[in-house]
Amino acid sequence: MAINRNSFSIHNILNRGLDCEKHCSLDEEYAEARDCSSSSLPAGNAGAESAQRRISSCVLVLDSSSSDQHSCEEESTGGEDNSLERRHDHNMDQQKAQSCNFEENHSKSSKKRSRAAFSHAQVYELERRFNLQRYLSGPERADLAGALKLTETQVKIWFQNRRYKTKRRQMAAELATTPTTALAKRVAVKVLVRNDQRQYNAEELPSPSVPPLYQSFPCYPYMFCFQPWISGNNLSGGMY
DNA sequence: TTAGTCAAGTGGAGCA
DNA sequence: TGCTCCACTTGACTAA
Repeated sequence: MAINRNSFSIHNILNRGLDCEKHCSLDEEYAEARDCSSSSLPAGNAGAESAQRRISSCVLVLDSSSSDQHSCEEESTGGEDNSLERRHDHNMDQQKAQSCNFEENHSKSSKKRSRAAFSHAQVYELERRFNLQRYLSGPERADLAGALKLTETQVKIWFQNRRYKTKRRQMAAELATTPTTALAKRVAVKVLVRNDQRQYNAEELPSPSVPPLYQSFPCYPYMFCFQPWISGNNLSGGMY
């Protein structure tokens, strides 16, 4: 199967007369990333990985006269099914729908919440920018939003979500590399019985302070069901 | 059907 | 008071 290597143009996708400088360079970078999909984004960056996956698997064929025209082509590795194409169709439809009237769409009280799927080029540029700087100033955000035909809010939320995603993955990675023994806490416990002799009278023992429910089960909310303070079963003895 | 992803929603905190 | 941040959660969507 012949592989269409037409260079991709965000200018064409967005179909707007935008700042040519930015977009020309973006075109080149995007095409470059598409061709050598392994080096432009950092490893371990899942969002970048997914963006890269999309970039590497999809070649957009657009021309300014008919922005609807597009197709996805197989990479040399092959095996691309129609799902990406379908997704891209969806993306393009949403792109058209949301172009420049995001606020308007939002103000309408639609019951179904819409989730805009950003285009490959938009994600690529957002990722590229994120790799340069994790926080954007107001003017920088406005610039980027304008260049990508997104709203400032969308760019802001994207960076917010991206930072949180990075943090989550970082924490998960640390957790995976940390031995479980290192996670165990040492807790000081009063010795109640030593050599078969009680160390405290019943009166000396302070009544156990009962922490708030939420704090009692920060990790296992389903344990609320047990209600040991009511049932008086073995579980209650074990709890306090 | 289910698990994973992702844009957007929510709510509290900090700051000018 | 309004803005932005973080730390989630929600709901739409997709792939396995």
